[in-house]
Amino acid sequence: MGGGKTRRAQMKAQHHFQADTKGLGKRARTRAALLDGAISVIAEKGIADAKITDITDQAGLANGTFYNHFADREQILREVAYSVAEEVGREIDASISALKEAPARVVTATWRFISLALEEPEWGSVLIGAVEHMPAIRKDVLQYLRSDLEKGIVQGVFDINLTPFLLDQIGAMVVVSIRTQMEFGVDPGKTAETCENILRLCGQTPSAARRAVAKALKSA
Amino acid sequence: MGGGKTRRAQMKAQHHFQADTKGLGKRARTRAALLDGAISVIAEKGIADAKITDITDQAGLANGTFYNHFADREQILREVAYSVAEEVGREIDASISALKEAPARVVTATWRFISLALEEPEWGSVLIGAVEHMPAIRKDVLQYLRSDLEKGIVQGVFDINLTPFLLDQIGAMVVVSIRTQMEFGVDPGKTAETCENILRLCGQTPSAARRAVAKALKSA
DNA sequence: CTCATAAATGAGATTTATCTCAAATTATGG
DNA sequence: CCATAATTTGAGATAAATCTCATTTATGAG
Repeated sequence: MGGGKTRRAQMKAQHHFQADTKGLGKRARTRAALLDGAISVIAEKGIADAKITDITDQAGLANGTFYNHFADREQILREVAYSVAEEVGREIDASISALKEAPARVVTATWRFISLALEEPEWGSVLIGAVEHMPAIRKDVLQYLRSDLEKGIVQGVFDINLTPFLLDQIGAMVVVSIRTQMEFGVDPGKTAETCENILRLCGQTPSAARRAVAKALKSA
Repeated sequence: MGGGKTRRAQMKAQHHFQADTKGLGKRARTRAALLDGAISVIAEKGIADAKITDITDQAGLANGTFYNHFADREQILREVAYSVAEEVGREIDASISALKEAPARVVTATWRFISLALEEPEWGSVLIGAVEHMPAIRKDVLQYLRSDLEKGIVQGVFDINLTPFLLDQIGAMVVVSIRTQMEFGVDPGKTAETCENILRLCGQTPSAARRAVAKALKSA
């Protein structure tokens, strides 16, 4: 677990935006510092309690500087959330692109999503906050699931009524899983149980679900 | 829609506390008015946005009066939440006390819970707010489920690992169901789907889950 | 009816944010 | 190295909201 991959990920989380501004002008660098500050404040206090002064303090800037770069509190929170969601989406896509069977794709994607959120608490808080407070982002984040569930229907392994409602119910289970592990400690057993539960929701038997999760983990 | 049952329920919701203060003194009546005001403000704006001035306005009292009865904002929100949770618990107990089979009990209890929350939006908002912001109350509300899930294990119809984690995941699905229906309109199909999904989580096949829900509804 | 007690009142002290803006600072191109 | 533009700064205006408290009003026992 403690390989180079993890360390690289952590560094990215701590300077997610600043890392991409090596050659750019001052404006871009200050902006990136604010975005990074926002991530780390959200990680510490949650989206609802992230104050603008907290963000500028964290970035080592004056309060007024914030308003040179963002119209208001909402805007920076949205930008942070979208950016993290996109990054996570890319990482998940990469880790399932080779998989053909729907259950394996769903399990691997879910596992990766939960792991990313937990390995980098800064991302976890942002994702949870975004999914709870920003319906538009929730829809985006759940989009990755939709196509795989459809695949499962076509492959004849999922017996579901594929609606936004079902996606929301699955999303809520994933959020509970992340939040619980953030509060009480990381527990891969809970991540596995979450994956099994999703497959159960999709109509698979307990034993089929268990087998699918075990198999997906072995090939990862 | 305008049947006797609905109207009676609405009246109770609008004067949940004041109804029990016919003979009591002024102090008790003012207190009850504040609690009722709190319920209706929560219904309108959510627990997080329920301001003390909103509550006293709603109750037709002065701002300062609030502090003759409650130490702070937290206290009144807790009392309202506990009271509504207890009332709902009693109603659910009554509606499943005659049922012996675990799936029927789980489905009926869940159905009743969602229906109560939707028929009386004031209760729904309080319950959702409480379950989200008050872990202690969430535990209480989910307690009704625990014993029925245990029953299902004993009866050999549920294949689960009965932990607080599983209860939270089920609870999250119920919350999504209530919230979705509060936002987009009541839809019994969604309530039924929620019940089926809970049974699927418990290890039942899609068809068994569907049959159990249909059967529980017929006998209700 | 009278008086002592209980309760209600609402103005304002306090706190905590967001957001504005004139002045100071820093960067840039000629 | 200067002039100008871009950026940063932080004090304070503005805007809620909570909570306090001296005062007013209502209640009810004798």
